[in-house]
Amino acid sequence: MTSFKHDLFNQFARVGKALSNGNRLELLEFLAQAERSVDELAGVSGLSVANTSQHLQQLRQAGLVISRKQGLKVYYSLSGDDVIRLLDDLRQVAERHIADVQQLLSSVLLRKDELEPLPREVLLQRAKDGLVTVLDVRPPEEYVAGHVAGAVNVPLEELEAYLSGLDEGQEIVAYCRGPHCVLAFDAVAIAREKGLNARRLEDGFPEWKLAGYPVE
Amino acid sequence: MTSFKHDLFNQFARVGKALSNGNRLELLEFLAQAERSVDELAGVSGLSVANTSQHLQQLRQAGLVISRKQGLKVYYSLSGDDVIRLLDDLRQVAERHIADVQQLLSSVLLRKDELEPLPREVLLQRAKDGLVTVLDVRPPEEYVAGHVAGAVNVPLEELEAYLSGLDEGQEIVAYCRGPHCVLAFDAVAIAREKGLNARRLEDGFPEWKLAGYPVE
DNA sequence: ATATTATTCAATTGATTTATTGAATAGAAA
DNA sequence: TTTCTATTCAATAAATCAATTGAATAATAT
Repeated sequence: MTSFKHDLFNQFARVGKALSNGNRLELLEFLAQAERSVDELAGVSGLSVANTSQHLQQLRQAGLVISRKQGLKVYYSLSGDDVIRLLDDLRQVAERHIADVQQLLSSVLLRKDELEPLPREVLLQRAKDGLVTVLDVRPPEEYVAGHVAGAVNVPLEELEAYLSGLDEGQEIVAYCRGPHCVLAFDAVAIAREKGLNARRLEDGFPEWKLAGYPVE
Repeated sequence: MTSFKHDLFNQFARVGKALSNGNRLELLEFLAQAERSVDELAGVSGLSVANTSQHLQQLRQAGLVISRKQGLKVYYSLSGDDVIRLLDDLRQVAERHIADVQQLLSSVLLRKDELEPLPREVLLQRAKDGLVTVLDVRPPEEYVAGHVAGAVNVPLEELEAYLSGLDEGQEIVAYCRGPHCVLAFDAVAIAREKGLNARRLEDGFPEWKLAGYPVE
């Protein structure tokens, strides 16, 4: 009938199509942390450069990422914060309504961290009062591109050494790329083995930033 | 490397895949208005029953819809309000970052309604003061399943007759299924031709309900 | 029981997607 | 210029998807 409606839904479907592949979603998660070049993205995702480039172009055509050329390299980044929100809602829907996802999460993550994660607002308050050490356990490049205000960058390799220098009573909150990023789970596990009071932030840096909370 | 991350992203991609087809997005928009049976959905979407059924099953596997059987019929509905939010974000991203979408919208819709649409909060206030007549121009089945509190159901066919009974000074606000639903645009155009003070609500019933505003 | 109705299943066709490979481009350095 | 590097383009094979058709199922009515 009305071809306008038809055309419009097909346009919206382009965005859905861009989100229909796990590798592309992983690329988007990396881009939610920081702007990156094609070969960096190929490196962290484990895809070939040509393949990465093609996926990025699909993401660009769907309006999810933008690119700029600087010297030899082409740098990609998310086209806006609305993309972070979209990805977050996608995760939430999958998490709440797909049984396989619930099973996957509970078998891998909940086992590691039986404690409730810490809500953002609570962390904000406690950080204000100086009661808590906030650990960013992502790679340094991502930390440099932006992090929770006051957080210390301690990748997992350096965590044991770092923890040795802390008081026993010190409260620790760890975060990384997103709500299901395993690095933060692992960090909490390591800290608890040392007898420290450690918890995990409910989600990662992109969500923190999206909520308008203080960043550096 | 970590197959957990890989598996998880592939699960999330199932949701994206479900959103990667225009017909499925249209079905979701209908379901955001009201629960419907397979043949109703086939009727409004123009797809064959078998095809509709298959698309619905893909949506169900992706966790976007649920179904219940009553007598002969199987009724489908959205699996939660988070799906409305997801669809809204998808629309927003497409609208903001894809040039083709902007062109499509401005060539078809903005031409029809040069006035700014009315924000939800403003309508809520004016409706409280009894200053405005709110028109729901969707089909009666959708109106019956839920509508903005105080709205009158006037499908386009009955609009002219309805408007004749109104005072000239009466302010009118029309809405339908969503921010790009043409019914509301058409209703505003017809009312203005009659010399009435008519505007369009910024989006449709699902978004109104999602925002927690009063419904009936 | 038999017939009717709504929905789903199964099989088919043509179109689209993914990952791989090797070649082509475009900018920077030698 | 020539050489090198980062990225993109083009061509391919295997896998997946969309729509159609006709048959199968399950709940109701006759």
